[in-house]
Amino acid sequence: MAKRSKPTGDAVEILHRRFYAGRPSRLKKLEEARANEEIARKIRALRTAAGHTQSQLAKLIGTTASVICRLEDADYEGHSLAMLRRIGGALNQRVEIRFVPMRRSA
Amino acid sequence: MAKRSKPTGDAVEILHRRFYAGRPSRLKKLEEARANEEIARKIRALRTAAGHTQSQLAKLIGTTASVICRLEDADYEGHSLAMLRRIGGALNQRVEIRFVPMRRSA
DNA sequence: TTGCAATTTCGCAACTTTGCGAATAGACTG
DNA sequence: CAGTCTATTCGCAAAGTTGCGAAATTGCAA
Repeated sequence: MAKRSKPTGDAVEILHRRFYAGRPSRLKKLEEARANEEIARKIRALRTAAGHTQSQLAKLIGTTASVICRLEDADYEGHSLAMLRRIGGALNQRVEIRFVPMRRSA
Repeated sequence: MAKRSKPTGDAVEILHRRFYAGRPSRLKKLEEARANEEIARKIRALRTAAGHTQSQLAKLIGTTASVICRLEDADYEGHSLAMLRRIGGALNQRVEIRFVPMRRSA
């Protein structure tokens, strides 16, 4: 999402401090939500870059458009490796998984 | 597994040619098997690097040792993003997902 | 060998993701 | 406006993953 000018940016920062700072469980949920949103975006980007509609991609991996739509929904929380691989396979992409260390403090 | 000396290496190559060359579905399964094996190894590496037993890690993520054992089994095919994230979370690692293009031909 | 902790295997219940059709909504064109 | 293509939402059944305890096995040290 785009960076905003100063006033709004500050408000966001203030809200962040108020609701998340020092609250690991909230932070964890936030991160998860971001990760899911990112996966949704990646799927859609891959599909549109390949020039397919949801129905076309669905057919390629042997399912229906509503399933693809669900996967591209930013609020969907049920992403699975199996599905990512099926999509990757149809679009000639390998799914790479990495564990990357997080800095501990904050 | 360890590299072997020439004769066996050639045999492996011959077998590869005989059973996989030009057979996409077999190749796909092979790749999947390798990917699963790799995830299993990564989980185990992460756990041992952190100095935990299977039971200890299990407790950290709220499950049992037999579940961890299953995940570290190279033949296990059911890896999920959800579980990888739980493990990563307990061991201070973020799970990164990337689609990386495959070369099409051979 | 014995003892003990760690790992592995098995079976099944509980939960989660997928399959899929039908209905709805949005965008664009003629 | 009607017609068409695309995307989205809903509900439920099918398939897949996780939970978990008990029993069997492995590995190591006394």
